[in-house]
Amino acid sequence: MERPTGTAAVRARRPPATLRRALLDAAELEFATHGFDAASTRSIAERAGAHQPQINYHFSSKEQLWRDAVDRLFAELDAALVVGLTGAEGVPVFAAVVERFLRFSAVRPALNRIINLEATAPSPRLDWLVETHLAPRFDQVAGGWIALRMAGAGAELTPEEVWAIITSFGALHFANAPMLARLGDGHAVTVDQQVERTLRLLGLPTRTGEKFGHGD
Amino acid sequence: MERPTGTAAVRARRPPATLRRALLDAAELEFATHGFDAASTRSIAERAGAHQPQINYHFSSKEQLWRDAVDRLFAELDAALVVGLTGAEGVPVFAAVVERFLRFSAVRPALNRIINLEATAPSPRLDWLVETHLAPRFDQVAGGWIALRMAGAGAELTPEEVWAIITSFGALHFANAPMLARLGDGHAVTVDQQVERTLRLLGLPTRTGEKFGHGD
DNA sequence: GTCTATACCGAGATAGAC
DNA sequence: GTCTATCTCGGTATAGAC
Repeated sequence: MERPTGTAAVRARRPPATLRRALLDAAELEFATHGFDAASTRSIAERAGAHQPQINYHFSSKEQLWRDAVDRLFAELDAALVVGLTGAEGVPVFAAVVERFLRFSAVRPALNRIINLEATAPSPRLDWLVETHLAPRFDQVAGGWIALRMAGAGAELTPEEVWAIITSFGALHFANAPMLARLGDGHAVTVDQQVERTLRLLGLPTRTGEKFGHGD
Repeated sequence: MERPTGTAAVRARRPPATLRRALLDAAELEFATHGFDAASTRSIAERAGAHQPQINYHFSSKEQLWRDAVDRLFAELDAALVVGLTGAEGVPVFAAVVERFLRFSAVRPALNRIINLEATAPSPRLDWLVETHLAPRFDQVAGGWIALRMAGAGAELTPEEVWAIITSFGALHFANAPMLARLGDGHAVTVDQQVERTLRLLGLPTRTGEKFGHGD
């Protein structure tokens, strides 16, 4: 059989769940580089090897596609953060979570790009983003930091300052890579360096008694 | 004369230079909240009390309008930075420049918003922005910081880290105000607090022997 | 310089054959 | 489920009267 015959064989080229994933991949990239309004469903579909109306078939609307892409990003972030940390607490865990977040941000810059592209203008999307994803995570970080401070660790920073250092200073470095690359070679640092910088600003130990290391 | 008569009088309602300024004001706001592509010249003209084709008359294109708005923002930033600092040098001057930049960013959040909305995607606009405005200013900051460090002042930070702290940590706070407001009241800090935070991260004295204070 | 009218294009969503 | 064709809307830019 040189090639399968009939329409069923053609359809079988791509299992049903795969197009949905390919569309989410493409949407993540387009939304992260151009923002919601400037991204076009035509480009997204084309990038996924599909036609534009298929987006409205697999997702109800452009807005829904955006939300599904964001949901998937945060789900994968959570998966990356939680591995092997169940039950553990204290300074090394906090530092490990920060490090993992930065490593995830380096590999998937779309996360922080999408957040930042929505951050300047009030919109239903921003409301949803903060309520659904950002606020709960800030509460977790704040709680962890307060506990850590009560144990005498960390620099003299408020939870809001810690949040700003992790997200704006730490992770935004990867989101803004296109701009920083044009600013000069000095801005191109490794992920390890960026982790070290961020933990240093937080007053947390870097690589001392690292129990929750990464895979490199 | 209760009111002037004739079309000349109607035209005189608005001196020629004023519409240009109104269009730049509106453009600054729209570009800063929605980004270049998502902003519409119709909304900009409407906000300025004009009609859409007048933009193409006073500026050659949407792109030129954007560049003129950005140029004006940086010109006004420079004016705000330079007052009373001619010839002076050293730590207090560096700290004063940082403080003035943050105060300007609080009053004109459009500056950092526009920069950040362009930072994620390669584009001719990003190239122009970095070459024309960002790179020269980074060089100035880097030079000032190196001199400051050689004099034994400041925290142990590279020029790139200093740039990131000032722009991403310090100024982005005001650019991302819509998001932070939704994240909780704790993120709403005064400009003075934000100045203090940023200078503290840089290891610079805050308000000690302040020779180049602001008007408050 | 400013207006109305419009050309031209690309957007998201939908209809209906297959 | 996927395709083509198309609807409707909004975008920037331009033409030409005043």
